Amino acid sequence: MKQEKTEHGSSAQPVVKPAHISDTDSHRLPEVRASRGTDPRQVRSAAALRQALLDLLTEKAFDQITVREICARAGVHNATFFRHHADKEALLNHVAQDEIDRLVAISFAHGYSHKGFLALCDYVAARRILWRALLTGGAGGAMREELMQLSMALAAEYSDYPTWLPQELSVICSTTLIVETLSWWLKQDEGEYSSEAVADIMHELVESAVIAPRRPRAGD
Amino acid sequence: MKQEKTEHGSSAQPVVKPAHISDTDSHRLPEVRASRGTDPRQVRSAAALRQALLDLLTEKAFDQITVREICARAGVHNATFFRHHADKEALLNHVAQDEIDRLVAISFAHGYSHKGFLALCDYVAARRILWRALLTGGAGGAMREELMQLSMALAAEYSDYPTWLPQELSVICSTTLIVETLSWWLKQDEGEYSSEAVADIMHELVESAVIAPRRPRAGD
Amino acid sequence: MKQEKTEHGSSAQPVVKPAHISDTDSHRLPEVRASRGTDPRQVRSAAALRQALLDLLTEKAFDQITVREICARAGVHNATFFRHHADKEALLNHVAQDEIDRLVAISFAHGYSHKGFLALCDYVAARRILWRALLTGGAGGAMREELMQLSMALAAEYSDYPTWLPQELSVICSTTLIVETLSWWLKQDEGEYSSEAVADIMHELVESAVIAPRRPRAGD
Amino acid sequence: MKQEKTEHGSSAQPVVKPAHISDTDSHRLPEVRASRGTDPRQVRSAAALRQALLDLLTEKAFDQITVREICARAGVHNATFFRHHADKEALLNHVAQDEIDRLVAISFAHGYSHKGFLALCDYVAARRILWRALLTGGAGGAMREELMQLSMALAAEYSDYPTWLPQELSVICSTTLIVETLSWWLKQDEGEYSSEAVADIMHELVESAVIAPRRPRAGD
DNA sequence: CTCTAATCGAGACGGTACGTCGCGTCTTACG
DNA sequence: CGTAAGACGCGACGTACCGTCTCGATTAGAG
Repeated sequence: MKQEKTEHGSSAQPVVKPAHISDTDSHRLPEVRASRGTDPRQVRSAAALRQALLDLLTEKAFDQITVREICARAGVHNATFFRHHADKEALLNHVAQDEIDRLVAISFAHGYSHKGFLALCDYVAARRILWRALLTGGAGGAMREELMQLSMALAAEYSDYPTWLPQELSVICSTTLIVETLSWWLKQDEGEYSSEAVADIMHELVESAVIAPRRPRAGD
Repeated sequence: MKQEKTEHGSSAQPVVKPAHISDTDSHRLPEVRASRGTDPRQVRSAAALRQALLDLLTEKAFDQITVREICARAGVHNATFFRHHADKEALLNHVAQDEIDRLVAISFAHGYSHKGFLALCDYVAARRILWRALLTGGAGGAMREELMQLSMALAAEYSDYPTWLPQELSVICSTTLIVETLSWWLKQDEGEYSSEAVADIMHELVESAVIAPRRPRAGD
Repeated sequence: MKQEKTEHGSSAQPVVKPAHISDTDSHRLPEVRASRGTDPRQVRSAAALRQALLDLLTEKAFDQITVREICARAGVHNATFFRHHADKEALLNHVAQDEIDRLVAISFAHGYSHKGFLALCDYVAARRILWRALLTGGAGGAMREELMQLSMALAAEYSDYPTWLPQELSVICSTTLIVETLSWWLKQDEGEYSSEAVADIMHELVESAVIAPRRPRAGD
Repeated sequence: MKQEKTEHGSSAQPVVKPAHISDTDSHRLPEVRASRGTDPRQVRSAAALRQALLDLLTEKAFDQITVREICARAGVHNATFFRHHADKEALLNHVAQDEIDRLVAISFAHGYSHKGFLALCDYVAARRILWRALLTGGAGGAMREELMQLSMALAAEYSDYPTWLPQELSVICSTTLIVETLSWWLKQDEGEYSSEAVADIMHELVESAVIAPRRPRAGD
């Protein structure tokens, strides 16, 4: 079973991959596989690959992109790619993981507060191009999956915030709202909406949708 | 450029495909492609393929599924698949399109009212297995894309409902909330939540998040 | 093993084909398979097919020709073809067999005499178009094979004519020379060479090459 | 128009093919296609394929042979075949071309002399198995075509030898006689006829059939 | 002049081979 | 060691033709 290794399937383990590699083999992923090497060539290759992927993501869907295409763009040989990453997906993860981690960290550092959302928006705004590639480019689906999983994990520890929704659904909804809002924002022209405005929107959305106590209603 | 033809890329034209029919050998899709034929064989093949896909979707991600796998499962020859559908994606569309259309129709038939959501939930509940396959199975990403696109299109005509959000974002958020809630629901054990309960949730979510006028708040 | 059923392989049984057909089946080759039917429809179809093949043979090689192509040209349905002939090859045989038989008959009716060659050339000239299609068109290889086989068979009975060559080789050479000369002739503009001239050539060729007693030579 | 690409059709361009090389994945023929690579793997694959074809040619007709069959026999992957050769035909050409070239060279090095024919026969005898496969195996038709074409080309330069036949026909006849004699010879048990004997036969055949001045005859 | 049976048109289908494409591995040689 | 270069195994793809198989709709030609 080879094929496409999609990103949103149930099989979407975030990163690692089983490794199934006899380390008797010399030219193989050198430890943590993720650019721990300090060899300048390694660094250059890794950077080139990352950038190439981001470039391409602005042009086409993630899975329309070929490993060899990335390599060509990066000016790097095919085989070299696989010395750095097990997969197209792995590269995407490497590109995205840190960003996501930091993003999530920032978001949760302040709880579901306006300050938190503002920090988040500022952070994303500062890396607008990268995030635009990641979210609105071809990797959108994968990124959402990824963010969702992390959010679920984090939320498991945070599980005591108030919500009128079933716990799990509340996480889904808030994450989804945040991500969609971000995606929407990044599709707008820059400057159209300020970080503050978007943070406001996010805050309001999450607050009113997920957290706010159910308003009594007469029906509709 | 062949490759994966993923489902969530920018290239995800909903359905049609040019059809480029040429010769006489039945070797190309028979006009409208969608079961216009009354030939019993054709009907049987088409049904078998549809069902096979749904079966497989409960087991693995959409793009881990092979055309040949579908055929094997359907007891239909490889070539026959392509006489019916141009693609794996095309088959998915055929399977999903009617459902989606009806779903959207129902949803919009009542506007964003509780009655509408209830109809929607009832409809999905009645076809729980199918929809579970579509939404929580491997085709989830594609389905969301599809639904989003249709919603956007429909919303363009409906553009006068009240929302405190930018128009476009409001559509995104409401669609997203509905779809995510549905997905979540279908992952629960059957009977865990009633259609009414879920309709309530949806209604409340959309109402409070998207439509409700911004409540004055003291801040946080 | 399906594929191409070439004509010059060891598997090139002249005509018949094993039949392997349960005659419980109604729509199947109606007896001798060869147009014994007097039904005008049948006759029309058969004629159309024959002609279509000949047409096409003037344009392309025999095995570049598709059954469905023949049918299209003949204005006859695909299935109908197979009601008449088991194969593309079978059709070719039907088209060619009578001709070949008659040709060989004529040729051998007079032995290797000038009169025999003249009769042969006259006969071919009278059916120039047909024979051009058969020999210089795409079926050339097959026809040569066919002729060779028949010649060998006939020669087995005739085995007492004088030749300085090994018996078998003499048949090969004479047949080959005749056929090649015919082919060459049919490629020339009509009227360029008369039947008599070509008969002369043939006679001379066969006579001097195959039959004539070895001349004493001084060497070369 | 795909299909069979037979070997004796009018479309039998000797070798080249446009080459339409484009991308970097070695997925297209490496320039001159003919074993220019020194990579041991490439060499091994190429050799294996050649040999596999020759093996199979002793067993069945050329166009009954499948590319995948050749690959299986050669222990080489399907795709690899096409990295080396565009076609089954291309492989055959590669196998045959050198041989033919050398053969023709030898033959013409001495003109139509006895010495020339002897050299030719010796050469073929030394490679009896290969030539048997090529001439009497399934590729016979193609080989004859090929040889005929080359002979015609060469003869165009040599056009001043004496013959009582029309120039073109003389080339056809002599080539045909030589090839048929060779084929016949290779079908005999080895040692049945010596190279000298066969060279004699050839010489005599060509001499008396094509070159010798027309003997005055009384008629028959 | 029907009525019955053969023939045909239409076209879906199973089947086999094709030639292409992208992935990930591996070998060789270089710096 | 890390790379470039690129052949290779692998396996899915989508196409092309083949010959078979319903189905009707005609259309003979025999009663």
